[in-house]
Amino acid sequence: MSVVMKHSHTIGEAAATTGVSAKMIRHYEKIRLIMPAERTGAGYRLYDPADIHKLRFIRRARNLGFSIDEIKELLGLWQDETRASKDVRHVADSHLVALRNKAAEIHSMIDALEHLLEGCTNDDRPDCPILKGLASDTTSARPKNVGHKFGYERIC
Amino acid sequence: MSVVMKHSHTIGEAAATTGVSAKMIRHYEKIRLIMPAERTGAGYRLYDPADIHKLRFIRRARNLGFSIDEIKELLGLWQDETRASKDVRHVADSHLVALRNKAAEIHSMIDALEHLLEGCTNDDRPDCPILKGLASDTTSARPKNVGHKFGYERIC
DNA sequence: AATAAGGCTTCCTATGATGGGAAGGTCAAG
DNA sequence: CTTGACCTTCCCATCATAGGAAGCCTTATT
Repeated sequence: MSVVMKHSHTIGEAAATTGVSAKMIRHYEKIRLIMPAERTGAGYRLYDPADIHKLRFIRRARNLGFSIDEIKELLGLWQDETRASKDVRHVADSHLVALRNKAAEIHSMIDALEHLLEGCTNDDRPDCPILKGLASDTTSARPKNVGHKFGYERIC
Repeated sequence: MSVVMKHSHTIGEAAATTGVSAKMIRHYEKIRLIMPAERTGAGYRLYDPADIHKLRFIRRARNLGFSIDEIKELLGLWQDETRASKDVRHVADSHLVALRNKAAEIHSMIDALEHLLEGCTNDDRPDCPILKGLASDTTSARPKNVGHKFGYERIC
């Protein structure tokens, strides 16, 4: 292994540096998320730095829960040579909205966890502020915690 | 503490207010991601505000690409009655790290898209200069990660 | 009382994303 | 030339999600 020949990587190297498994890279090619890779004479796939970048982008997007179709569209922003700027802007804008929503949800989860760590970890608190903060319901009623196996009724 | 519930919802209402389909709610119960819901005398499932909150949390987490197992652990932070604070903190901390990484990746993608909108869209020119400009990465030094570790992750 | 709407269960199917493994070809180093 | 690491294709398994059908029961409205 070690240093790569000039500008192209084997599928294994690409997998190692992008975090996308070789299996998935082939899969992405088959479902046409990415274009068929170049091949060596023997049929080995070759990936240049642009491919590597795209794979990293894909991995990040998958990691954030974007579907393949969404990623296809995101990649299309860069790849589609026939798309006019206005279209690009429109599509990108809607994806930016989606991304910002995800960011908001993440921060909401982070807040919830931090809140848990601040306010709920000291043993004798039967009452969880997160419930009140995040659920928009009008009640703080709690279910009876009798019966069931693991006391799952308590959220906090 | 005020007990006595009866701000309970049917599965359909729970689905409507949480964005998790009734089908999935039953599924989550079956795979024990959530504990069996209370039932009316007739067998209808009932969901109180704490349940609703959990379902929203689940939907958010799924939406962000967390696996069921991860969500199980996250929910466990609130559900575990025996929580020894140290364990809770440890687990929560590691999840906070994961969440902050996701947040960073999201902001990286947002940056990439905004960069695309700034730099690539002001005419009908169909090719993207930056896509070409990246003909050298992976090994060569990228512009210092101004900001944070994901700052360089641009396709375009 | 009748009806519509919705809930209950079980079962069957499908699709998408991922990964495991088999059977075999390629390549470089010993 | 052999070996071991890597590649190829192809098939199969799993998990999360979704849809649907059948058959029965409950609740709300008319």
